[in-house]
Amino acid sequence: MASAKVTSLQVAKRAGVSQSAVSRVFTPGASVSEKTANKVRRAADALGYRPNVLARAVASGRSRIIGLVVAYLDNYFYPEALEKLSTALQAKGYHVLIFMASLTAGNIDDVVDEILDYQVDGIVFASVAMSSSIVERCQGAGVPIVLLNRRQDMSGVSAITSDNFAGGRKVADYLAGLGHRRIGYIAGWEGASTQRDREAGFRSGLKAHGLEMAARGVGNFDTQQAKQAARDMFGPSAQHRPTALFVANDHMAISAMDVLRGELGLVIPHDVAVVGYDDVPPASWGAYDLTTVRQRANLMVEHTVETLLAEIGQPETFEPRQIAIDGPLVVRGSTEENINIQAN
Amino acid sequence: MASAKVTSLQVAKRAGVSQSAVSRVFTPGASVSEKTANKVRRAADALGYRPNVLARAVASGRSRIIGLVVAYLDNYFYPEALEKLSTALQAKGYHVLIFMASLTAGNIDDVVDEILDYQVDGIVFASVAMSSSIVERCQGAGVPIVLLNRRQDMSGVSAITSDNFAGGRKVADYLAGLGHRRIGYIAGWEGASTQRDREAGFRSGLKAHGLEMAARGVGNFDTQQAKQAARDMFGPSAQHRPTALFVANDHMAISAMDVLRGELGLVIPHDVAVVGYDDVPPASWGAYDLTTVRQRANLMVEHTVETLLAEIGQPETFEPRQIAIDGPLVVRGSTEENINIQAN
DNA sequence: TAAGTTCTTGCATGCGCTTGCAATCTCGGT
DNA sequence: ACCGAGATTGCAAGCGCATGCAAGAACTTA
Repeated sequence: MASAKVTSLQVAKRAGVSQSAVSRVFTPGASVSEKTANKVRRAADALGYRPNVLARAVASGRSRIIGLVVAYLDNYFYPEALEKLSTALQAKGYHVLIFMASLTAGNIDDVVDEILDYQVDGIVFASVAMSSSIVERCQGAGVPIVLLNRRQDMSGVSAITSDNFAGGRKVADYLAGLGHRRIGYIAGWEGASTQRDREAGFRSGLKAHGLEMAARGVGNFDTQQAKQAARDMFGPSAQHRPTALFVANDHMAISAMDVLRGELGLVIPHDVAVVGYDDVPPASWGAYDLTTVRQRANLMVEHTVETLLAEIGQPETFEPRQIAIDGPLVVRGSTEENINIQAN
Repeated sequence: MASAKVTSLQVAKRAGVSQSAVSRVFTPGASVSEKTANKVRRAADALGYRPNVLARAVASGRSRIIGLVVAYLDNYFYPEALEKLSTALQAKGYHVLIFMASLTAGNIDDVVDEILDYQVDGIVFASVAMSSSIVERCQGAGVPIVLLNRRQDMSGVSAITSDNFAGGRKVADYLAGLGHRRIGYIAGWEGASTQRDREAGFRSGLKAHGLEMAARGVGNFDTQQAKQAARDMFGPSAQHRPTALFVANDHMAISAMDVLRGELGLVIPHDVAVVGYDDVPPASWGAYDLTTVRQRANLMVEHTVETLLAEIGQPETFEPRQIAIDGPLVVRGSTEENINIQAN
């Protein structure tokens, strides 16, 4: 069996070849004969040798590490995305170094510096407010970046999102189609493109049906604020309550439902229909059974990985991509009765 | 501003000192005079120099990377733990390299090899089935490991868990105290120490009240199986339904509640009281309002970090720690009416 | 079989940084 | 003004691996 720290030199000695031969055996695409490759592999197995990824990285300039910056994990879309991202990259021989941007009270810029210190081959920003200085810094260092679930009107930056505009529109179409005329909206944080696009699509859809937003609250993607917005919109002092409510993401929608039912005694969907966005797992749980627009995490992650690796592979010819992935409206019991008959 | 790849040598030249001086300036605790430190820092700032962590790692043998192996992220306890872990380590100058063990159809052993390739300074295994070969490998490589939320009867391995035995006991005490005599249990996966300890504590608590488990189902920490277990235990063909149900974790408890209310028309807590374990965020959501035993993720993570860093710092004198952190029973509406009056 | 190709292989150097060692400095005490 | 201890600094040798280059081996082709 192996013990600590076997180097390529030791393997080389045992196999009776040069150290570079060993290196080549472990470098895909390098020129080695079957014969020496076998000798080397045998020796390597016997000694329990494995190449030191870090040494390889400093020598070659490629670390096979991808930095992931994520602001928070409490929207369950992100753990899911993280899991898929990590798995997908693992399959390609890359690994994910995590950086939380949340509690770094300071700016994200510091986090980016830390990432760059690790000589990462690329960075995925999941739902992070970018600044042009960040982009510059990364481009200066020659490190490709991809935004996940965030769009940025910025030159040369790839961004993978769901098609939030189309999604918002679908919600409007759907609710209007059900006959609702007074439809309210609880917005997310204005700084997020997801919020802006969803609302824009929603408004556009309403307009197409000759409607306008009947009420608007702001939740900033925060459950407490979403609850307050729901109280304001549907509480005793509210006039002309909407008959339907679209909330900018599922987590806020769920909070709103708790208020509507638990505090205000409204019956969903009889008194008010509720639609969310994301299709996080709890949306399908029996007690919420929330109609929502699905974000196809799988697809989004696949495109993210593919885009990033494409740029890593061909930095010169790479053209930044802005991909918006369409997701279906998933109709459940929060908007129509007797929809979800089978146990799920 | 800076451009690509500034090395310590360039900084040295500009500052008029040797390269090693530059290195020392960026090495805490090294011997440098204020004067040269200033010169160097000035030059470094001017050039936008930052030490290359990877080169530093191969030269020094310490990477400041911690590997995290996690089996799945769909129990929301883990994203929370991950977030806190990453933040805590970031504060100590370490960073987290993630490895998903789930879809690696093969054994975890392969994942461990991959981790060790990165010369990590330590590994956290979150809820992963360990094998002695893994432990040997890591110890052979001199890499400290800590188990998070998993206990292993194994020599020399530190493990941080919540006090699952005490937690299970609390549930029994509490339900018995409410007057329940017929109490059912839906178990998690037997391979997990969390499941075994919770059940053992629960049984011990029941016994102390002269009770026995009235029914037992197996959910294996899977929501579908938990639902089926609930159907079997409370469905039409069940006899002598329990009046209270303890479920090995919150996610299964929530699924069970969906079955009890949605499919079987039972009223919680009137017809049956339900208790979970973990206190994941959804447990406190209005529609579930689940009584549960809190896992103090903060504390668990703090101890994990401290233990790991202690072993990294003092490998020789380090004594493995097995820490079980007590968590409170959080009483909510799934076991008592009118408990949760205030809006939360 | 000799010349011409294409493969293999070892050598040597370098990636950017750390660190033991010895030379040099700094300063207090006298 | 002089000596010695401790602080500072540069030198040089790595850390483990990748890779350009030129020499040698193996294989074609006529």
